[in-house]
Order: sequence, then C-alpha cells, then structure tokens
Amino acid sequence: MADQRGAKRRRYAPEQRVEEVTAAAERIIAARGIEGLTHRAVAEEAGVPLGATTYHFAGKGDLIQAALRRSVERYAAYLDDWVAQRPHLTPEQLTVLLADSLMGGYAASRGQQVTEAELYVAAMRRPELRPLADQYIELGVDALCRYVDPLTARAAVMAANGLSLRAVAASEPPSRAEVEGILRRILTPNPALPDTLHLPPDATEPATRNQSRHQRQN
Amino acid sequence: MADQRGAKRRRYAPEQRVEEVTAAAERIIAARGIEGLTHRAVAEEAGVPLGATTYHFAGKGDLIQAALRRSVERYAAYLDDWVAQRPHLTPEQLTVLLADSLMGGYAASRGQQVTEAELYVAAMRRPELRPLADQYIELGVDALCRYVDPLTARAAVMAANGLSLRAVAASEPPSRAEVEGILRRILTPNPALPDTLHLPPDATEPATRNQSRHQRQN
Amino acid sequence: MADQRGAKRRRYAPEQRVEEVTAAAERIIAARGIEGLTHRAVAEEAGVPLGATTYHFAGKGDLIQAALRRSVERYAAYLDDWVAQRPHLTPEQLTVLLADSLMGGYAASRGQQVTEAELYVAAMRRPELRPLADQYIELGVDALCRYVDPLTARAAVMAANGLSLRAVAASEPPSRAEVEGILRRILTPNPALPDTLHLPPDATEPATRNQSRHQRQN
Amino acid sequence: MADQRGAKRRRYAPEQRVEEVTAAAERIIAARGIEGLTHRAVAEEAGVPLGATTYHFAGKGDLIQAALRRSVERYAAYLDDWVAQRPHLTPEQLTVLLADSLMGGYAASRGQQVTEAELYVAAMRRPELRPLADQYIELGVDALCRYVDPLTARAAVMAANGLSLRAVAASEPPSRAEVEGILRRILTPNPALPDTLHLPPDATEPATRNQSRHQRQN
DNA sequence: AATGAATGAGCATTCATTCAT
DNA sequence: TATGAATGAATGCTCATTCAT
Repeated sequence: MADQRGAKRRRYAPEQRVEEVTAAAERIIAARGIEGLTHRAVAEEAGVPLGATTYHFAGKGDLIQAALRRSVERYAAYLDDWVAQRPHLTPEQLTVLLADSLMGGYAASRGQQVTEAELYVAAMRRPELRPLADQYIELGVDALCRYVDPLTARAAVMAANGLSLRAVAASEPPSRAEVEGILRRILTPNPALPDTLHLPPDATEPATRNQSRHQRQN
Repeated sequence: MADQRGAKRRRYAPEQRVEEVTAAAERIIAARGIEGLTHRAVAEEAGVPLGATTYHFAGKGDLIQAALRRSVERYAAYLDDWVAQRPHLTPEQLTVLLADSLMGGYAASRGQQVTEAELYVAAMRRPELRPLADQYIELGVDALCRYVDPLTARAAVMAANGLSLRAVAASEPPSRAEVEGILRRILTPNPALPDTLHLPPDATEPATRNQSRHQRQN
Repeated sequence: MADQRGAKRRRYAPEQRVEEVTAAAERIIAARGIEGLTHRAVAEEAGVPLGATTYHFAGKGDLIQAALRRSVERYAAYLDDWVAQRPHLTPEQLTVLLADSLMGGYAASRGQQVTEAELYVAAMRRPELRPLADQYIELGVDALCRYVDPLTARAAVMAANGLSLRAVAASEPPSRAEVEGILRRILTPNPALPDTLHLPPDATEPATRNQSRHQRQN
Repeated sequence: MADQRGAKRRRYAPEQRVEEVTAAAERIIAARGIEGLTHRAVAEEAGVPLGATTYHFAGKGDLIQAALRRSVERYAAYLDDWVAQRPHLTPEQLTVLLADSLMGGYAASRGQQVTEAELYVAAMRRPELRPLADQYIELGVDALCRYVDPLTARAAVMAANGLSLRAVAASEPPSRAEVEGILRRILTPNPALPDTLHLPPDATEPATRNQSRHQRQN
C-alpha cells in the first residue's frame, strides 16, 4: 500500500476527478444499466475512493444526469463529425450508410444504443432527464435534415429509434436487409406526397427550442 | 384460531391468487417502473399477504416476467379487437386512426406505453424477457400487415415505437399533427418503390417464429 | 457458528423480540445517550441481528419512542409501588425519603435520571416525544399530591427535576444535605401562604388531561 | 491569483474569525441542537470557509465547548445586568419578575433555554463540559442570593431549571399562573423554618469554587 | 399449502477529520 | 497561515429471500 502513495496522491485535479467518475458512471450504465449504477460500482470502475463519487455529485441523480449528458455530448460530436464528412448524400446513399451505422452499432457501439434506451426509460420517472432525451432526438433530426425534408427526417429518426431499441431488446437484432428496407421505405421521396407543409412550423419540439445543443441544464 | 382455518382457506383458488398478484405487479410497473417493483409493494397493491408474492413465483424475475407477459397478452387482445372492428382501411384512414390511437395513449393508456418501454430496457439485461419484446413488436407488425405490405408495416411499427418512447420520455409529447405527418409519410404507398419483395422472406423474426402468440415461456 | 443454530432459531416470539430490542435501546440511551443510539448498537446490545431492529420498528424515531415509553412505564410502576408502600407521610418524612430516593439515584439508578434528561432534550426536537415528557412530569406530581397540596407538589417536582439534572450534569452531584435542605424548604407547609387556591384549576397540564397514565400514543 | 493574496489575507483578525465561528456554533445549537451541529453547518452559518472551523478548533468537541462557554458568558452578563438594575426586591416582587423572565423566555429567548438544556445533557457524556454546567447553576444561585437566603436561592434555581426544561420539552409550556405560584411557594419566607444555617458551608459546589467565572478551561 | 417473521447484504448519504497546497 | 478537496467509516434504511410454523 505504501508504494501506491504516488498514485493515490494525485490529488487536486478536481475536474479530472469529476471526469473520471462521470466516464465510469457512463460505462456502468452501458454495462449494467441505471439499475446497476451504485456509488460503489462507479468508484470501483473509476478507481477512485467511494467518497469521491459522493463528494463531487450532490446525489445519485446528479451522477446519472452527468453520465447521460456526457453520452449526449459524445453523440452530438459523433453526428457532427459524421455529417461533416458526408456533405451530400442522395436518399439511397443515406439509406445505405444509415443502415450501416445502425448495424455497426449492434456490435461495435452497442453501449451507445443501450445508454440511449436507458435514458429514455429513466426520463419517464426523472423529469430532469427529459431535456437530455429531447436533445438525443433533436440531434438526430437535425443531422438528417441536412439530407432530407424535416418530416422525412423525423420519420426516419423515430424509426431508427425503434430499430435501435429492437436491436438491444429483441432476441435477435434486425437483419441488415430489414433495416435497409425500412429506411429506404421512409427515406425515398414519395411523389404521392407534397414536399412542403409537411409539418406546421410550431409542431417541432417547442420544449427545447430555446436551448442550444450543448447547453448545461441543471 | 384453529377453527378459523376453514374460513381462511380456500378463499381463493390458487390461480386467482396468481392472477391478482400478476395484475398488481403490472400496475406497479406502470406506476413506478421495474425499479419500483418490490415484493412488499406488489403484496400491498394486490391485497394479498407478502408470502403470496414469493410463494407463487420463484423470484422477482419471474414476477416481472409474468407481469410483462400479461401486458403483452392484453396488448394482443386489444390489437385483435382493434383489427376485427376495422376490417378494411385505406392508408390514409390507417394513418389517422393510428395517430389517434397513439395520441390517446399519451393521456389515457400511458401505462401501456410505459410498460412497453420498461419491457424493452429490462430485456436488455434479462434475456428471458426478449421473447416478450419480440412479441410486442411482432403483434404490431401482424396487425398492420392487414392493411399494408409487410415492409411498410415494419417501418410504421418501428416509427410508432419511437414515437411512443418519445411520448413518455420527452419534455413534451409529439403533437398530433407531427404524429399524423410521420405516419402518413410512412404509410402512404410510394410509387417510386416496388410493392413486392420488400423483404427477403427469411428476414422476419426467426427467433420467435416457432412460438405461438400466448405460449408460456418459463 | 453451526452450533449456535439452536439459539438462532428461537424465532417466532415476536413480542419477546420487540421487548428485547426495546430494552436494549433503553440501555443504550442510558449508557450512551440518544446520540449514541444506532441500529447496530442496539442489535449488538440485544444480541439480535441488525435486521431485527429495523424490522420491528418503522424507523429510528419509533425505536427511540418505544424505549423512552418503556422508561416512563417503569417509572410509573416504580412510583405506584413507592406510594403504595408509604400511604401516609408527613412533610418532613417525605423530605427525607425523597432526598434519599434522589440520592440513591445518583448511584444506583443513574440510568433513570440520564434517560429522563435525554427524553426532555429529545422532546425539544421531536414533538412526538412531548406526551412522554408530560407524563414524566405528571407522574411525579400525582405521586406527591398524595402527601401535599398540588402547588407544593408541582414546586417539589420541578425542583427535583432540576436536582436530578444537576446530579447527572454537574461536576459533582449535590450533597445529601443540600438536597434535603432544598426539599424541606419546599415541602414544609408555609403558614404565610394560604393552603387553597394555590393554582387556578385549569392551569394544570391541559395537554395531558385526557390521557390515562399508561395509554399508548402513536 | 497570486496578486490577490494581499486582499484575501488579513480580512479578519484570527480572534474575530474564532468569534464568528463560535457565535455561529451557538446559533446552530439553539436551532438544531448539538446533534445538528456539523462543521459544514457552522461554516455556512458563519460565512467562513469550512477549513476555518477545523483550523481554529482541535475538534468538534472544542467547538461545542466554545459555543457553550459563550452561552454561559452571555447568561452571566445578562444576570449581572438584571441584578444591577434591581438592587432591592421583596420576595413577592422577585416572584413576579422571575416568573416574567421565565415566561418571556418561553417565547422570546427560547434559544437560551434550549441551549442550557443541550448543555446539561451534553455534560453527561462530556466531562469537560461539566464546569460549564456548574457555572450555569451557580450563576443563578449567586444572583438570587442577592435577594433571598442561599437555600431558598438554590431551591428556586432548581425549580426554575425544572420549569425551563418543561417549557421547552412539554406539550405546552406551564402557564404564567403556575410558574408564579411555584416560585411564590418557594420564595416566600417560611416562618416555620429557621433562616440561618440552612446549608453547611462546605456543601456548595466545591468543584467550581476555585474557578473564576469567565476563566478559560481547555 | 400458505404465511409473514426474520435475516443480512447492500444501498445512498453524511461527516469529522486529514493534509496537500 | 489558511483552505477546501479528499477520504472512508459509519449511519438509517430497503429488500429479496429464506424458512419455521
């Protein structure tokens, strides 16, 4: 124990500590769910003393909120990057790439999808998490609006959420063919429908209108 | 005391007891989530002795499973009825009625949507619940397949799931106009896409294919 | 541990269990104060598992209340007995015996005096304990009213309370001579004062008037 | 940051800091009891950094002691003033004024009575507080000795302590009529008792005899 | 078969105290 | 000298589960 002093004494980097704990909480949520998030589990995962998890956060709720916000922020950064690298996409290209992204998630970033699902369910009981849920949805819509009309974007995001949920909750994830089929069905322009007036302008997320994307909400 | 035995016994057939407890567990999940489901809460809600909740169910997991299965079964009955009363619907009619059903849920049967969301998230950690999640999805698809092609049905169900989740998790539920718009965007036949071979026949839910709808799984 | 089974399995004597725990809580309060009363300390003192202290009492407050009520009840029984054995006493005899009783308490039943003091201070923050404090006072007054007029009785009880407090809180307990002197000063009839109308009849403890001595209050 | 040092330093003379903290601790004890006294609560109440409460006092016990000593000192000053303004009082006048003072306390300076009670109970477990308890008692006796013989003074102080305790701990404070009646019963000279040699001279508080009133004891 | 008393591991949280800065 | 970040033991309490009755 004496030889660990050097490691233990790495004190006085408060923001780093908070960051470590938040990241650990995020991993715990992805791995065991909010139900499995305990101060002890977070402390162990982060490699910090138990007290560190209660000292830096007022309560368990704050810890959950911080972890989920981190997740939203990473998702925002991921989408920004994704969109920036694909400035122009036809609906068919978008279909294929989106399906690929969703399918990739089934294996690689399952944690992201799990965390998103946990967020939605947690937000049902914890109103303070609802703005984060709003952001998760709005981020996806904003991204898709770069390629398709707003209504189609919303339809695609809702379906992508449903697919994501199914991917993590069902006995087997949907096949690539199904995902692609569903997304193509939604994203392909429909000549039978008018392009405009899809949505009344005030029908889109009034609750989060006055919040910038990464704004702290506490 | 001994002479009261006769009165105390046989008050309930065992199956009725199980039914009461299961129903109480379902209500608890809708009201407080799986997180809030405890043996004591269920016993109190059901008006049965504490022991009844542990005697008839092997553990908390079984109780959760039974409650969620009951929810699936009620959903199945609801859909059967809904479909039976509406033998023929145009896509536009389906759009309006489906939107109405979803919107009604935001107020009236919020419990159903909440329970469904709880099921999906619980199924992430409890593999034994996944067949129930499968069923929830498949029930919706089967119902919509009466009116539209299978791919469109799947697309609509995925979007409806996303909308449902948003309804219970977001700061504000989606407006009727938005819900209708999204569903119309998906359900309206798209002349630009072929009607047939939307999906390869083997891509649909292989995991639950050999399970009848109401089959017990334990 | 295996050989303790016999002892451990002495289950299903619920009232005895409650009694054991209550008695242990009383001893803890006398020995370490309410501040030192913890579920773990009580469990250890009673020789019962930790869960027994939280199972039989809704919360720490209830445990404290039960312990202090027990103390009041024992005090009531002690006074009943004391009075029954001394049907007639002159003021001088009462002075001597009361002083003896108080002095004896300084050594023998210090716990009683300590507990009484704990009760008074706890009642300042916990209104549910105030009826117990009322009873403690009223019991003493009722007992002394057998020998002297009500006002003298109240004066003597107030002074006895002060002496008792001093006995447990001061550097040194008051001497027997002082205690006797003070009590004699109060108990000896004062020819300069009228015997009657000492108190308006409604001025005496209206809060506890309608409570019998041992009544449960919860 | 370095250049702000000059501004930050010397904001307070150390003694003023100690004074602020002590005063805050006193207020906390009156408001929440010793049980509710924590370093953080005191620091917040005093408007000083948390470290100030641990830097200037060796431990929580010292902080409590300092706060209670402050209370004793204020009580001493109050009594000095009270006595100085009332050089001569008949027993009847003393009765009325003392009753008034006690009754006033039930509403106005309840904090004083609460603090005194906290002190007595704390002194049971913390021997270092006993001299303070001694002083509290002795101050009252000394004051009353200006007007009545020492034994009567002691009797009245003991009764006043009992009344004070009852005022803060019982369901209802004693009525003014009762307080006056009790004090009159005690303070009125009793022709049936000799005036002198009420107490042997060595029976009075030997433990604190050699301590001046305001002496530091640490 | 049915009950609920009993258990103890585990939980979130508080807090006096330490000590690097 | 003065601060407040950091620690971890300890607290009240919950609860799934066991099992004597």
